[in-house]
Amino acid sequence: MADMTDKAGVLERWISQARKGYFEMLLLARLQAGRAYGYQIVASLKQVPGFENLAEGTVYPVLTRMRNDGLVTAEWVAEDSGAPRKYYTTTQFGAEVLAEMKAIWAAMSAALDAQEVTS
Amino acid sequence: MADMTDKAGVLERWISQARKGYFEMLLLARLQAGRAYGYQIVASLKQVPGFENLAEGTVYPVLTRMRNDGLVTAEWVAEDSGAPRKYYTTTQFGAEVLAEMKAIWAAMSAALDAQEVTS
DNA sequence: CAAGATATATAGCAATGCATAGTAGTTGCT
DNA sequence: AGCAACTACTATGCATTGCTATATATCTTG
Repeated sequence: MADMTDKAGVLERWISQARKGYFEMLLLARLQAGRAYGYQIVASLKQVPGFENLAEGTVYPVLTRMRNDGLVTAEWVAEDSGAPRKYYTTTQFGAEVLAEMKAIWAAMSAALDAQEVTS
Repeated sequence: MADMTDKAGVLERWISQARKGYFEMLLLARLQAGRAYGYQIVASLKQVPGFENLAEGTVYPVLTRMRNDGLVTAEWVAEDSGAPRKYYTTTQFGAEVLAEMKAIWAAMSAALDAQEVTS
């Protein structure tokens, strides 16, 4: 429960909300930069500020949903050494959706700045 | 139910998620630009792209929560004409929190762009 | 006075996502 | 053989949001 001046508490709750939506876009952007497998994605995105504690249980359901939506495809790849890995790749459709997401995100940022001036 | 290539459907669901968190920040930014009352805020934010259908039932609960968190204060003001209005103003604490929200938002945007390069 | 615009507020609902935690299998090292 | 690290995935529960609908009251206008 957030105290009246518990900045960390207020921000923490806000971040957990702000992450929604953003995370899917971030994940899509990560795959757009090059195919990757689940475990690698988790390790990679853990380095993004605010995602230090990213769990696999968060990533896999999103990957499944994105595959159902046709944003990405998955493909098993047998490696020279180690267990086979499931690589995810963005589809053409996924690339288009990502572009629109980014445009909307940019519009949101612009609307935010616009408030400052509009007295 | 989103079809495999139903771009509008996919984006719509994404936007409804991306709005979370963003809306609170937008509202705080609006009040930071100058005090306002609920009905006015609704009319004002309806002009922001993506919020054309913003409802009062969405705004008032958020204002109440923000007041409970100490981000804003509310004050009844008797008008020369018309019913009295309840004006909301950001507190010092609210201004600090808004600044941090914006910083986090900017960091998120930066992390998004960073993905493109990191192959 | 009646109708409509203005203004604030709450209750209930549907949808969603995230985190925790656990399952299961493989590979490599000692 | 045994253990740690790697890899993929699922289930459940919690918390939250935003919308719809509703209630209430005042003011303005015809």
